[in-house]
Amino acid sequence: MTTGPVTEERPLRRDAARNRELILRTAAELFAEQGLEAGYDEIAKRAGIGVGTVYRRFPERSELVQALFESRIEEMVAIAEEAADQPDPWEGLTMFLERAIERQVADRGLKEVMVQTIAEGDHLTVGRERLGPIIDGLIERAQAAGTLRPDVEATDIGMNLMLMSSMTMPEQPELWRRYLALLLDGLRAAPGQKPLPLAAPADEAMHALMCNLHGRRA
Amino acid sequence: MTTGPVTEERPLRRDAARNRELILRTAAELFAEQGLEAGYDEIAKRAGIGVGTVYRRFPERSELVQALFESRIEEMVAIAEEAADQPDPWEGLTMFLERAIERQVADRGLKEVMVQTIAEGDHLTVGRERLGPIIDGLIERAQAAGTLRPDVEATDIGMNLMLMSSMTMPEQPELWRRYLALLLDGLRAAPGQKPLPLAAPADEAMHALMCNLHGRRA
Amino acid sequence: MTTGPVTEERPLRRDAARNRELILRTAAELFAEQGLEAGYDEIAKRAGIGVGTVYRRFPERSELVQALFESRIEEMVAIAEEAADQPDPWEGLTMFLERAIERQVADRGLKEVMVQTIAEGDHLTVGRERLGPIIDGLIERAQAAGTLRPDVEATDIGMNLMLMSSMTMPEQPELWRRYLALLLDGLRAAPGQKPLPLAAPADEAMHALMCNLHGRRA
Amino acid sequence: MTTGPVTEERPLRRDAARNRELILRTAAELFAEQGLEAGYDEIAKRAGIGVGTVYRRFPERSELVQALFESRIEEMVAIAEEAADQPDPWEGLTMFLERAIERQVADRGLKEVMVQTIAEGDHLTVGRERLGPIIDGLIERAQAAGTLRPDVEATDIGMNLMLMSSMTMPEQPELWRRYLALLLDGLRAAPGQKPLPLAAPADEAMHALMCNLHGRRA
DNA sequence: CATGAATGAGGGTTCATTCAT
DNA sequence: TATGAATGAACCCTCATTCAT
Repeated sequence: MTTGPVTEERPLRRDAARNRELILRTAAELFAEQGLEAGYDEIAKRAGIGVGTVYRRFPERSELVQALFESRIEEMVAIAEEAADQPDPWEGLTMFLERAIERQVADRGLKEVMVQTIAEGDHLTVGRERLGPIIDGLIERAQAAGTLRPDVEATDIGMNLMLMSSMTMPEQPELWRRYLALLLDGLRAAPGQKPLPLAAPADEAMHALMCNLHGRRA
Repeated sequence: MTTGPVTEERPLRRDAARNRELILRTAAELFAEQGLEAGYDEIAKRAGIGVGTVYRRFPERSELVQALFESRIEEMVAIAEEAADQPDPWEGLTMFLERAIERQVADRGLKEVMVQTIAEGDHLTVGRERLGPIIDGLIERAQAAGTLRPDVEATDIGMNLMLMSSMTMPEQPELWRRYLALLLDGLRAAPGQKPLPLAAPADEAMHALMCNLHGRRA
Repeated sequence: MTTGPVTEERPLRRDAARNRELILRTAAELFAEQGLEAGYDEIAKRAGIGVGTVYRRFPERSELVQALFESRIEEMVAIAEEAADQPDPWEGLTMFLERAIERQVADRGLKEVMVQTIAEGDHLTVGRERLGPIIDGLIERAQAAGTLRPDVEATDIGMNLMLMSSMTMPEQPELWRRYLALLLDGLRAAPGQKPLPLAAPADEAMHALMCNLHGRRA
Repeated sequence: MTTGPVTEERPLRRDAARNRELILRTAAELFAEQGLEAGYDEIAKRAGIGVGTVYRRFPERSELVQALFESRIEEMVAIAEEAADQPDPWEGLTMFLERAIERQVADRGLKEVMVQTIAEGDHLTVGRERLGPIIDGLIERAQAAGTLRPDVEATDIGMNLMLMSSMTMPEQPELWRRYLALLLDGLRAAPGQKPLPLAAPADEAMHALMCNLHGRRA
């Protein structure tokens, strides 16, 4: 698996490409442990290369993040697509949440990347543009089948996905499954259910929340 | 009102005590705005005293946090007690969650303080010891009435309380109400419900999670 | 000799003041050898203190430069005043140039400081405002006496002062005296002299030249 | 015109030679604008070749400088020769200074190249050996005619040439003419003139001075 | 031989914590 | 005891030079 489509002119030299991959792998590892704020110096040290190399390849941190994101988002998209292929709509929604949370729980970096993806309006729309419609499909199908509450929207799923991904800890790494079960029971359509209060947040409105969620400053 | 029982031998000198209160008030204010990571330097500056004084009084940040907690937990306890006085058990549980979330949403510091409180196993039992039993009571009453799922425990409520408190943003500050509604529907006992998977986390197990939740480093 | 008037509110604490002086002395020494671009790290190392201390005291390099300048400019002003007190006008002008060059030759930092002083329009006008009039006086007196060419202006003196200050080298540290003699013969009024071509540069026009002179980039 | 005699064994391969010329042309251009400190990286980029190539061809910056000098010194020599052909000795000296300064003022690189040329005692004798005698001739002729001070030597002319070449700025690019006029009046023999103090610097002694002049570090 | 990627020392700056006054 | 100055590790980033391709 090469890491995302290279949109540049000509392919990198062999050694540069090797280092690029090395940096990505190392950063992914580090980000998984420490989040996206890991320093370039540490990435370089762990990769066994010079800092300059990291800066040369990814002058802006966001480029590194995006490069990682591009390879990871594909996985998420694939998961969503597989979920959409499930014969049973509820099963599909459930499977998507489970698998997506599994990934995010295993990788703190990924979780933050997804947050940014949703958050930053500019160039990371890929996530929204590709993932969004699939999730919409999952929702509509389940609502049409009468198993999902009719007033749930894609952003509701996104927000709860993020939340659930935070429900983990070394001692009980799977704890989130307990709360996902609770959430799913809440999401399931039931007779006599009152509609949810307030409107679902707009895509755009999730930025601040996601930032808040991880205590970002500026 | 002095802020909590001083466990030291002899009482502080008058001016020291004054400074202690001043620091607490200032830190509370700052933490409400910026979270618990606000620098001692800024606390000191805003309080109009030297940094050294803050360090002398609270050599460990956790002590400051704890001291703040001690004054704030009272409010939470009061809320819980009022909730326990509600004639309807479900109403009581609902009210507790609503009011508690309202407080935490309004005060980023408080939310993180609660997180730490639950998190740090050692000396912050105050919260658990006083709040825990009341929440237990709320739960038991609602379970006895058959409105709350039978396998929900106090820590589940705590964890979800924390989560919900994160569901806010400047644009839709009350958004959490939408997700609280979802959660409550999930918490409500229903015929044919499957029991929740996995065990509820132990009090002690919540530390790492809460740390994770806000992306703390060390 | 305290280092210039402290324009701040209250005096520095004793230890801070000691360090301030230490930094100034060290920086002066270093600047004398290496010019104004010596790094804060090196100043700190040589002074035997932490870098942070240097940054605390002089967050902007220009403040450090100015602080050094303030104590040195006094010396230059004093030199000019003493020169102005000489009974013989030509003697006065000569003495000023000699002494000023002596100082600048001995201290590469001072030379660059003078350059900046002349160059930067903003807060280092002290030099121009205090030194300029005295030099004007020296010139006018010598022109009135008929010994100095009538079309020489203060900026001409400044520019040549700078030039002469560059005429030094370890092997013949006093070489500048040879070229000052040449310059003085050129400056002396003589019968049948043609007026100097072009206008003397304006104070403001000297900036770029001074920058050029020491190869500054931006 | 190949650029100077290649002291190596066998001639460069055709493409290597082409690159060599390309580098020289590019460096000359860049040095004219920015001085001799322009980075190899920028030379390479502007020339459209790799940095490595520049380093291979000119492992030492001084070699590049020397190579450039070799092509430029011819022009200076030509100027000097033309000056020596002037019927009037004083006119000749004047013309040499004017033309030489004009060149150096127009090309920051050339000025610094000349500085280094004079400065580096070892292998850049070309300049001295060819230019030196011509200047000696200019001087002797003018001294014989009684128009030039008898104690001026070639190095004095060189030093002042350098100085004058620094007297320029975007706003008044020709300002040096004002100071050259001053210098010439100083150089002119006059009755009752005192001899210049100190000895003229030896060729070898000019190194440090020239370095100083442009604030070089190592 | 040409390339440009890799290197890593070096300079700049901040800030949590300690310590002299 | 209160102060805020001092500390220095840690991070950021650049760029002159080397070296693998």
